[in-house]
Amino acid sequence: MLSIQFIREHADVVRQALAARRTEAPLDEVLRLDSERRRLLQEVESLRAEQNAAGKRIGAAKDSDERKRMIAALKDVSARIDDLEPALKDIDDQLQARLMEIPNLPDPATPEGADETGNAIVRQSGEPGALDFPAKPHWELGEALGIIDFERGARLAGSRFYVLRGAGARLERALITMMLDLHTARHGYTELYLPAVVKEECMWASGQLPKFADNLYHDVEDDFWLVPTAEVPLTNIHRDEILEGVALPLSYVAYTPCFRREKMSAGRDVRGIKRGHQFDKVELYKFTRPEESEEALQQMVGHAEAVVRELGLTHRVVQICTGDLGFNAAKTYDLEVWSPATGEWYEVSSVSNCTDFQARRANVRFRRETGARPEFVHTLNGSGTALPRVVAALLENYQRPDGSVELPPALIPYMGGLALIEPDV
RNA sequence: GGAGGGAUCGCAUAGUGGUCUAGUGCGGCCGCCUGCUAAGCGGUUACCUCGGGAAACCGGGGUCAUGGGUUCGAAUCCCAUUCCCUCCGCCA
Repeated sequence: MLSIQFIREHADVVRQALAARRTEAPLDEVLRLDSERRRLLQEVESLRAEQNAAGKRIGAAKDSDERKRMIAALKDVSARIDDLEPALKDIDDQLQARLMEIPNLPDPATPEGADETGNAIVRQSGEPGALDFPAKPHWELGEALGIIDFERGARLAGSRFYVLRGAGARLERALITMMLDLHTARHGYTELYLPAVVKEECMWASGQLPKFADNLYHDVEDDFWLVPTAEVPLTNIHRDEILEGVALPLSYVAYTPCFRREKMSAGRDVRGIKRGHQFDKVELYKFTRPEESEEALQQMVGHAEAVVRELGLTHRVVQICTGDLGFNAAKTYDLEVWSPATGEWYEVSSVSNCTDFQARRANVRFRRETGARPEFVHTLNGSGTALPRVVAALLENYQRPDGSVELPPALIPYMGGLALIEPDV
């Protein structure tokens, strides 16, 4: 969420930034509610000051007649407070609700654009090309090899679910372990094991609610919300804390399953494992000082790239434009890998600097030094990486004419020495 | 699932309706003293918000897990919720 003080003092800047996002935000209503709130607040607070001062005199008074007279006189003040308070609370609730609907402001370096066609290719490694023979898509390869079973996935949980079997299941596990090892050993992240369900307030703090309620699975009975990404629990892990400046930056990596209803994407990417209701992801997350977040963002993109480089996949980094930016982000880079079978770039990671937007919602602050005023940290998140599209890209890029699939050297130790996936007879 | 106990200023505790502007100890910070120590002495010690001010700061309001209620007035009384602990039951 944005600071109300900032909106109040820089309404034009905010208006312009939100226009760049192609977002309708209730800015005028926020400004109106804010001034109304402050007017009411001052009235209520001066009444309370009166009440407090008189209450103190009553406490000190001994004579009971005098006392009774003072109490009677104060009832009028109390009544007026009782009258105004509900109105103040109502205005305040409305203001908070509107503020929670306003997205983050784009970083000035974010390119201007209306939609994904405005995104900018930052760099590319390898050339997107075809194989020497007709390439099969991963869903055909996976089924033929007996490592991806869509039919039984649907039997268990419906469409957009699948079962991994044998080397396929092992590949999933190998990738998770390889990524966690890479980020902990080489990039300095601390590994966390997290709950895959969270309370509603976590969804608000990380910016999933109220905008993306449609995309979330929610258990009504216990009010559990299934995480659509580990970003949610990670954002909340230091909620309401004041961190020590010397402890920053904090770098976390966590593997979790992710659950998404994909209501908005009905009919899109229905074949294969590109878009499922449940998928695995290794998530990178940082809490930094404000002045360090840009550098951290660049590093994190590099950390995600290291994964696909290890796997030998042709990839590119794309900077997201203002119109395509996510709700929480000020600046985002996507990492995409090439699929020779479908002629598409698969998005396997999205790395964002959320500046103080989530920190304000989750109330995560830090002190530069003892005695200093707390300031909001900056938060950054990035996939490092999402699994299914990496699996798809591996199968499609390393397939051989006979339908078997080679494994890149970096994965072989994690596959128990297996270097080639062949049909399981 | 059942029974009970608890949540107070970094930590530990005191506080059962008005002098609580929440006390004390420890820790932290600042200073002083001492040519002996992890010694002694004094001071200080949170956060949010509104208003004023260029600022240092000043004034108001709020926060004793959270949200309601009773009352002129709530850390204190009542209700609900959350979390923690103990015991019983069940169980990977």
